[in-house]
Amino acid sequence: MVKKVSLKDIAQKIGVSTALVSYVLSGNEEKGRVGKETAEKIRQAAKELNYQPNHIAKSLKTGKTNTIGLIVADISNPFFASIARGVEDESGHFGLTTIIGSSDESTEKLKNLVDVFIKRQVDGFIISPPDNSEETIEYIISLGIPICLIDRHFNHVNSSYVITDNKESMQTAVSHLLEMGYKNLAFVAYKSSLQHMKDREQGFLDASATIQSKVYKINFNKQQQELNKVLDEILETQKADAIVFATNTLSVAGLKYLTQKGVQIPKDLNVMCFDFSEVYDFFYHPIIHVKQPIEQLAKDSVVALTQQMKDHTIQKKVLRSELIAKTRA
Amino acid sequence: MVKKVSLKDIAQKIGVSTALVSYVLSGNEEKGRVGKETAEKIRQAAKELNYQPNHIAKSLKTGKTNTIGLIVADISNPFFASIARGVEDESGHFGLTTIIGSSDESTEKLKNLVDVFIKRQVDGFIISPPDNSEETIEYIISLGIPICLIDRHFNHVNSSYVITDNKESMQTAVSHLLEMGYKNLAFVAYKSSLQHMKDREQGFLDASATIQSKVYKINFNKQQQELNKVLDEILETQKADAIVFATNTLSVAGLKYLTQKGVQIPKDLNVMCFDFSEVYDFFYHPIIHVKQPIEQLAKDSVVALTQQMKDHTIQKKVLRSELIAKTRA
DNA sequence: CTGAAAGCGCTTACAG
DNA sequence: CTGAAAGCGCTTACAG
Repeated sequence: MVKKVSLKDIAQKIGVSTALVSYVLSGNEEKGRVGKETAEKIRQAAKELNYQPNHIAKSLKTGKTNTIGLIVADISNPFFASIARGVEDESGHFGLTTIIGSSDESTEKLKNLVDVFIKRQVDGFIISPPDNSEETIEYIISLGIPICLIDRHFNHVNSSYVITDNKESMQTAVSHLLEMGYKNLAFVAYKSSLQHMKDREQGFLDASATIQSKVYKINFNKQQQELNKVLDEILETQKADAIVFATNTLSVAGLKYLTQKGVQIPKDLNVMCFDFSEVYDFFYHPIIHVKQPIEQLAKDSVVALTQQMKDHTIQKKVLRSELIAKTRA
Repeated sequence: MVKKVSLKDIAQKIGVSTALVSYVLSGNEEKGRVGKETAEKIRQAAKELNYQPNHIAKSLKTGKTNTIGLIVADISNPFFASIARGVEDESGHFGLTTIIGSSDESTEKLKNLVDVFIKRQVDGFIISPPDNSEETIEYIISLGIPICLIDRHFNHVNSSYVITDNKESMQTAVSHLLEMGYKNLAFVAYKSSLQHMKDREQGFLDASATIQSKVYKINFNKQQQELNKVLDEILETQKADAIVFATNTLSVAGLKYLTQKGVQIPKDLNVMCFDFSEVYDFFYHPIIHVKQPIEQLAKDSVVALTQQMKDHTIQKKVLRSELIAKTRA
């Protein structure tokens, strides 16, 4: 390993103190009131020696790492991958580096990741929390570490968050189905204490009050089997004329199972999905879906977090989703 | 911000030196030959005060950050998102944290990310390099920083890498098309100096030598327009009976355009794609494709890198891909 | 078995 | 305008 050049090396080379070098190179020249030519010599030497400041040392001294921890359910899921990309880009603008972890919707894993990230002294967290993780979120808050929840939140936890208008967008979407003439709806969601899930359910219930409808909730852990069972029931017992899926994972998995069973959409039954997926583009019929502004969610959560890092403001932001229900071009 | 508890705090609390505390808490108890009950008292106090070691301080002292930098083209692309997930999981087993960056296939962005990561003192890099980035890769090597390329490499750069058998798998895939009876093939790839791209092309050429065929290469930067133009040409001028796509991005974008144009697969024309995509599951006909072992690529690159971090061994590993050409169940 | 001390590479009051 | 020095929170040879 090539020896790294330090402040001291360049200080020695031109015979000044490390303090001067630090002032000049960190852009606090005025503060140190350094002479113009000295400053120039320092910059010159830094360039010659290819000086790269040691971030670690700086962090230890200042207590800031300029690093944020992002924890999502699964970084390989396109929805969260997009969020990660948005957070990465936006945080770069603030000179922040992002470290990412996947909780797999497990409170246990979340807790471990949080501990690891805290040991690494992250300046703040952006988290899409799994079910039943209030305690861990509150633990972070109790430590005084800035945090912004994204996509999901808990009503009774006082933290910053950036989410979409889950209840309203679901109402709009379901109302659209009613306008189209559907009269017997099934709603497929997860069992969850997370507010976004409750809100989507409430939106469904509100909009479908005047017609026949049924709500199915499955366990995330056994979703494949339970989803299939629920869909069979919807097809055979309830005989619904349209299914509303509450999340992107359920949407894609549900579509796949229906296709496998030979169900024709929308002839036999229509569907309403949540979140965009690239697979819709390849489906034989346009898929009605609620499109959340992922980029904006990511961007705004970084903005909210950096704001909180500065002045401890708690921001709660709700973005609007869009209903995509047009015929394919 | 709640005051963090340090080694010193717990040393003071029970009246021993920080050295002892350090030995006990970092598991080097034997090395410090610490007394059993002292050790117990220390552990007790650490728990009571909820002591979280400061990783930054440790890093400064030891020169190791236990952090690796992963740079891919685009973390929101499912292919790279899967790699990221694999790297994240595997590096966790080694106590390493991963920071991720997206180069967008730009050498300039790669260079910036590398500089940022070096300032953060990453212990090593895993990089899927963009075209013409040899210099940056060699710069990292010249600094003595361990690096493992993934998915792509340069033949004349002596670094560790983990890739798949690009030439062989392409040969196998194209041979399969010949066996199926196709006689006029088009190959769609990027203009690139990257070895994996050359290898895939060579594989195509070798296997299609006995029949009619044509190679099309497009610029990554203007891929949407150029791809469409090339596909039009293939349909109208070459009148190929099958198209071979060289990458996952080209495969999905190509399929989309063909579908849009009303081309029926495989009736009008068949396709052979590279890499799996979830969209295939929703296509009206099974898609023949080469499936790379993404999980294994990710895993092996972390193993190669950690090995190199220990003993400076350079490992070059080639994994086998699988041809998926079965009828849908 | 235990403690005092140096040092990792920075920043930043403080003193001249 | 410039330098000496303390200190961030650890680790680790060294001395007892």
